[in-house]
Amino acid sequence: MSPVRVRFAPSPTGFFHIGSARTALFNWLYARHTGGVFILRIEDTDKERNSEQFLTLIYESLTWLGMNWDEGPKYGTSGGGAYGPYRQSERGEIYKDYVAKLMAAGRAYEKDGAIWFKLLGERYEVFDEHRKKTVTKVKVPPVVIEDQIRGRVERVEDEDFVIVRSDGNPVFHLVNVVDDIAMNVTHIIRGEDHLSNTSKHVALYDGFGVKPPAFAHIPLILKQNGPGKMSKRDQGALIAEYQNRGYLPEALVNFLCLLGWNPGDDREKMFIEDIIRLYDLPGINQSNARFDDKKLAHMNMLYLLEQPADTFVALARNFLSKQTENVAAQSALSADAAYFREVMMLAHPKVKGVEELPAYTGYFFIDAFSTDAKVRDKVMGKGDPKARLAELIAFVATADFSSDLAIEEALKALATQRGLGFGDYQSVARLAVSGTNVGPSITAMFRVLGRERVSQRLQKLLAAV
RNA sequence: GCCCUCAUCGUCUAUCGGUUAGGACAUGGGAUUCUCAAUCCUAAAAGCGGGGUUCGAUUCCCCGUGGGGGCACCA
Repeated sequence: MSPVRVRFAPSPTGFFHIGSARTALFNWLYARHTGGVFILRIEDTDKERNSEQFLTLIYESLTWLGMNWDEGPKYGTSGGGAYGPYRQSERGEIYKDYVAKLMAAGRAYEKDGAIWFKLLGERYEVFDEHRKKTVTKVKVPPVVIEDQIRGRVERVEDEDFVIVRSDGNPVFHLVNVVDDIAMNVTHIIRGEDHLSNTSKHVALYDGFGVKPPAFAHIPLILKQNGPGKMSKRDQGALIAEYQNRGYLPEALVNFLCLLGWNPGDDREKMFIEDIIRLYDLPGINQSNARFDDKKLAHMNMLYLLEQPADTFVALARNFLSKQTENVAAQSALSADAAYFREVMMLAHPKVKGVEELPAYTGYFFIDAFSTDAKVRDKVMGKGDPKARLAELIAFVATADFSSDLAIEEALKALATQRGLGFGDYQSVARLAVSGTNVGPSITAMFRVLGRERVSQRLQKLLAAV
């Protein structure tokens, strides 16, 4: 049994998206599971639509997600290999050689300036109603595809097809097959959208006299809203977007694994080592999966929650540093490091993602924070907020701010003394210092903000009513 | 239109002929709590329809329906 060699073969014609990432992942997992080789091949034969920017994005995204490639273009520690070059734009001579082989074998011919692949069999003409033209068909037996996921699939490929365009550029089907042969690819794991193309590919393998590799067509990811498969234009489709939003790559990878694969039991959040160990082609589903951003967000929260404090602080700082338009975020970055850390520690167990941080912690870093009008009306319209504020101001002036517990006990004592509940002070104090009704515990907020700031904010609110 | 493919809660899925059809996200309720989350408990929620095969079908087969994909000198 020769070692497994799989490849991910994207085209740099657009932003790297969820669907591509999952295809890459399923290949990468299979290589890692079998101890095989993961190849990155760049299919950049479409000169019109390619761009270096999108190419770089492929490298960056794969690297960010932790999918290192053993062979392919050099990038960081990934790449290299003896089957290069790994960009199709640099493999022109190889394609010429293979086309020459086909010509020599009588399996290709020239027509209208293009080169066509020749199917073997009796020829006849028929009018194609759909395409509104007469086409030449060939009587051939069905092509049989033994798919690792779908089982046996038969398809009739009964028309010659172009393999080199009249402008001299080889088409996808040709280069794809040639490269897979030349690179010794053993398993082709790709989206189900290629299943219909596979009969062409098998015909080409036959033309080259090469036994086709194993095929595994994975289900597609459907867009969350509306019909059809997910494309790079859809909401939430771009990998770079999750990176910018501060998602954890491990969470995204874990989520992506579960879209079309599962370990066979109820486990969902799993270490990548366990996924690699349990992952296999027969475990992949046959039906398409709909993307669910809520579930992704939940997965991200699970991962975020277990990050060590230092890591969370670093993640927070990294995310905030990219929010150049956000005043609170910028102010947070220039704040005292110890203070910054304390604030982030309060936020860590409460947020689903670091992207919530600017809104969740803004008032810790700027005094001109906005106040939620609805919350203000509700809080200020209940009981006697003016009296509570005055009492809080007096309380803050002398209270022991050394610990959350000290503040809590003192505040509770004050409430008891006035015959009121903790909540009567909590809501109005929260409004004064944060402008909202959500956030960390009021005692922790007091302690971290400090006596001065708390006092100022309480007085400001009192003056405003 | 032709070809291929798929089909379990709203969504992701478990079940490899016999289960009270399980879990997760989302949703409702409750507990906890200084708010909000988190957490725990709980509720509601599914085998597309019709034929077979079988003692017995969600599971196997066929038809239909519905979804998805493909039918280029794009990849």
